[in-house]
Amino acid sequence: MRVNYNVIIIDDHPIVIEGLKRLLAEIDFLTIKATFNKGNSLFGYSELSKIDIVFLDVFLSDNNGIDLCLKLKKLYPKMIVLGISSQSERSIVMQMIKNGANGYLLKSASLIEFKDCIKNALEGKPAFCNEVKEIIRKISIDDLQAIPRLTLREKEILNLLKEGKSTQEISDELYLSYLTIQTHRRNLLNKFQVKNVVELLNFIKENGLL
Amino acid sequence: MRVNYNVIIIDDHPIVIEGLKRLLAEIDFLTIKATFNKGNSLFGYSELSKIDIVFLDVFLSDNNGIDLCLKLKKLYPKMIVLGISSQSERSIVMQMIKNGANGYLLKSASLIEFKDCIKNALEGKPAFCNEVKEIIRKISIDDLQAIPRLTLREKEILNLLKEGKSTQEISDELYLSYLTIQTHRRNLLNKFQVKNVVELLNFIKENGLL
DNA sequence: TTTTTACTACCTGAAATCAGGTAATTTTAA
DNA sequence: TTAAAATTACCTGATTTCAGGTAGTAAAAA
Repeated sequence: MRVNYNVIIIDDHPIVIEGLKRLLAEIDFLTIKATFNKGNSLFGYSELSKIDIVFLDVFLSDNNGIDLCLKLKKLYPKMIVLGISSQSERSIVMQMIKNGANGYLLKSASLIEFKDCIKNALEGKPAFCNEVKEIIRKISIDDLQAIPRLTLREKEILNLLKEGKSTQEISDELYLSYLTIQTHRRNLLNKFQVKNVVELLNFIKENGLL
Repeated sequence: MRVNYNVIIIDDHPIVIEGLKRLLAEIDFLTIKATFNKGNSLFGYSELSKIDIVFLDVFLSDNNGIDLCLKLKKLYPKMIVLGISSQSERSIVMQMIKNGANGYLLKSASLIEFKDCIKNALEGKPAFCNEVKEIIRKISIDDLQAIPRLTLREKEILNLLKEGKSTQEISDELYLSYLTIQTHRRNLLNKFQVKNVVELLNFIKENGLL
């Protein structure tokens, strides 16, 4: 086993970061190099290449943990990424696994589970808390199939649709043609195979996209 | 100021309890007497009468923090109860205040906000993090123009609209005329002065109706 | 008992969304 | 340097929603 592991934590709840710090302080060959409240601030971090383990909250205000996981794994395939969230949406867990996450922990997991998972992760084993293990067991192969990904513009438009904005309002706000927004709306509905905006927003929410 | 304050924490996320412990450890006249993962386990706790401050998660698996707050305040009116949650549902904040909570903190609040709130609470002042303060401000504005209430049928239809159902689907499901559902939809939009279903659902959600 | 409200239902017309197609330009990835 | 993906934009037409009105019946409140 290595002498020392460098850790970073990304979570938009400062109090959760504190909790993890306290927990990780008990393990003496771990060093917390940095913590982040926002996903995007990660890419301004120069020491990223030296990091061995990432605790990554899946629901972030600015960026979603699922995309972030994929990016990190592409940049540094050996990096251990552990997903964290308070809810246990099936598809989110599966997407994280698909994107290369080494483990997934729920905030409702006991401290013992947390410690076990961290131990497993360090040994290169998959690290899932009990409730997540149960979720994985129930999943069929189909679930790994294609949840479409959102483009930047689509995310932008979705955020406005979420507020109840109309096509006209969105086109005014983004300085784009009314017809362009229509196209984006249609693409979104097509992409997710839904018939209207409410269904679209429900799907987005359930799958933690955006 | 008193020499020592006894604290308990109730939260179903062990990692959050750890975080609070770490935070409170910095304040030397606070003693954490106990922590609980479930709301109900509180009533088997014999030292409850000696507790000065309670950190109370509002979303608990077995019992909701809103009712718990009321019970605690009835038993021990001088007890300082601080609500904690990760989401900021307007109506929940309002209900907590109504039930006597001395403050409300979001898990997304910064550590500085946490510390300030704890300090305020100890001095007997109200203790709200910034985001919650904003919510409270909006509530007092909205309270001026009374929030319309929903009829049974409207609630039924809203639940279907929430699922993304169309007028046709709703009329099929409720065995009512297409035109009747149209009328209900129109009444709902009129009632809440919104322009489309997404805005309607947002309003309903923000105000904890339904 | 009268009045109000809730619920049902229809008509009309305007506005917005949804659905299909095409297509040029820019950006990104292989 | 291609190829693919993303972004922008237009056209047409069907469908749905939104907005105004009216109106009968049943239930609840004054």
